[in-house]
Amino acid sequence: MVKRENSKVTIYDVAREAGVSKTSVSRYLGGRYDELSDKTRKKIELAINKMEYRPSTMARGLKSNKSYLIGIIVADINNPYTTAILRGAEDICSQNGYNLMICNSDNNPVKERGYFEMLLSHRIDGLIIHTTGGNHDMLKQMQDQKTPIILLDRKVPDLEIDTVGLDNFQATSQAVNYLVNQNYERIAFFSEPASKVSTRYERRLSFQQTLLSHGHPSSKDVYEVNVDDLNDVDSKLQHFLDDSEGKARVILTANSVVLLKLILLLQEKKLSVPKDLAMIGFDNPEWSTIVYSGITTIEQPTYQIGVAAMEMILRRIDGNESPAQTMAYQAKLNIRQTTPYIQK
Amino acid sequence: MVKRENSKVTIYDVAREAGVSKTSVSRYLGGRYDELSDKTRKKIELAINKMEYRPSTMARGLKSNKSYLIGIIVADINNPYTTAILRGAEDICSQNGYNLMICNSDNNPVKERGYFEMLLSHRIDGLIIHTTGGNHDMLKQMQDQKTPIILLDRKVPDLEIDTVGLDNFQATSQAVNYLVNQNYERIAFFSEPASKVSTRYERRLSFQQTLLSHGHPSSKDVYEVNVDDLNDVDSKLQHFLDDSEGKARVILTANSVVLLKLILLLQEKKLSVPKDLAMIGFDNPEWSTIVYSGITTIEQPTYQIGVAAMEMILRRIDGNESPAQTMAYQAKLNIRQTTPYIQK
DNA sequence: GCGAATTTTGGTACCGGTTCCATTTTTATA
DNA sequence: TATAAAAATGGAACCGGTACCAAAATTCGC
Repeated sequence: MVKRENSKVTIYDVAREAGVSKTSVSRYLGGRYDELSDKTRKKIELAINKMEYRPSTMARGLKSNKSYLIGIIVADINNPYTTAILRGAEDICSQNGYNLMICNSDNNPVKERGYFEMLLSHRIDGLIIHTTGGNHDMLKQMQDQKTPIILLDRKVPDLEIDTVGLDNFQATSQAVNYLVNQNYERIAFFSEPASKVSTRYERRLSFQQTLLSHGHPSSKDVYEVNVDDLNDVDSKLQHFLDDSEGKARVILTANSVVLLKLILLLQEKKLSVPKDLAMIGFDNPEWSTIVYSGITTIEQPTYQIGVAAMEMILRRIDGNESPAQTMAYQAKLNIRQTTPYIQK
Repeated sequence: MVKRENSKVTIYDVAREAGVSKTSVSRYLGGRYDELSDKTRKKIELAINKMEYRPSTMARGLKSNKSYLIGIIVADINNPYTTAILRGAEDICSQNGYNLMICNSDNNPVKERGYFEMLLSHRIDGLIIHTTGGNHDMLKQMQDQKTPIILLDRKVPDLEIDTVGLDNFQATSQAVNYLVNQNYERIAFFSEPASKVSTRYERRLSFQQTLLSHGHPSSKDVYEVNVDDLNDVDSKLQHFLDDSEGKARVILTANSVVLLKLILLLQEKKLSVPKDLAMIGFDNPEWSTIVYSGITTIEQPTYQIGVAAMEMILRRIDGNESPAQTMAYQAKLNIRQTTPYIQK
């Protein structure tokens, strides 16, 4: 471990160069120009530019008890949903002088816990989290420390926390109503296991309720699949295919990851969409426009959700103490080629 | 701006609770147990657990001049290439007690510059950058401050910096050789504007050189398109289509973004792939397996590249001062359905 | 031109850790 | 048991900023 020479300029160096005290430099940095004579201000400005000085966020944060860091833990950075959210969040974040620490839990509560610890150590000013649902105690701990938290997409029980996400009931029932009107006789819902993920649970529940309200027979056609095990997905898919043989049928997927796996399997089985089976999916990945000449999707305003989450946490950091609120965005149904109208 | 009560536990609180000095607690935190009696160690351990104490990375870094932060500036977080790299980098990063600050420049030098400033302020211990090529001076400045830098994928001229990426010459010539052997008469290369991006330039150059070495007539079939302007892409595509009418032809795209746009246009034009036109593309997005029953791709070991970049920067942070080196990974050609053999 | 009010400036403590060094306590040796 | 060596411990300075308060310099009114 070689000792690395430290060539970084400090506030003291600048003060010396400008021939003033470091208090004055600090005033300059804080933009408190009314406490500075023009002459002093110019001298400092010159010194800073000459020395390419940049104040250390660490040192600054120590005294002021702020890190200017906002943490975001996402469940799956490979998911286009996630990256769209990140863009929205980041734009607002840097516009306001904060910086984003992005963490990817991979839907793994153990990894998530590690990031919690880490972000706590960094004394982040706020946390946005797309939670696995497995670290309830950590959320509580962070809340006890008065660090604002925003839940993204997935709710947690028992804690009063702001939530930003999709209106899953509206989104799902809109889609199901559409499918019923298109005269599908069998409508299946394929999702990853709901376990502790509220979104999946809400979508499934709404799926069943909407079908029941129509007196439709499919409210039992619900499948939970493990997307990391293609055999599992295959057997569930085959079950539905056998069970609905000869009927006008459609699969609704709870996210684009499930959609992708199902399409992969359908192609292996040489089944054609929408002839043998219709498809519709939550999320609107870029490829949904080019597969099967366009897949019908339920699109979330992802960028806007990221923006809203960040705006909300900034308000909290700024001292807003109103009761926890929930923002539910409306989905947009993109009707494309994979859900044609069925003649009775 | 409401004053937020600070309920965070400090080293002093722990020391008081344990009835020892904060020096001893610091020894405990640093794992220097041989300087501590068993009794003291136990008392501290107890106090830390009881109070849920977490040392502040900021405070720690101030004295030790380390932030335990590694910055990574990526050009496009929506690109699957990017997220795969991020996963590799992150895994190694957190295994080594460092944390990653992910920044998305959106291929915009102005945004990139802002992130440079920010990361410099945070006193990051190292930087991995997929650069737009527009902030040469900032790279220089960071280098002057002895902050290790690794270039990802894209090189910059005149600076001695470690580089990790694909062997673009091997990758491109492998693909071109394959296409020539498949008997394509016209082979077009579609890329975003090379400008300051070395990767694009190298792929184009290698494309032309390989064709010339075969005496193939297509070395002029090079198109630069602006992917944010679909009309531009359309006109270039149409030009190639008209120009190669009736010939066995194929398009090689320099990345998956270009590939996606072209497919979109081909579907609008009702052209079928590979019958009317064959396709092959750099990168291997998840959807490449399901479009046209599988698109032939040139796959990079993305995860491995992310791992290698992070490992290299950790070595640099650790004091390795050997001359700047370049790591070029081999690509893998995934032969699928969109590049059939052409009978002469 | 002088005292008071105002503006400008700098000294110093502090934030939460680490590190150096001196002091105290324990252990080993004679 | 006394003494030296080793182990354990704590006090204080320091890292690079900010903030409070007192001192110095300037401006103002008469």
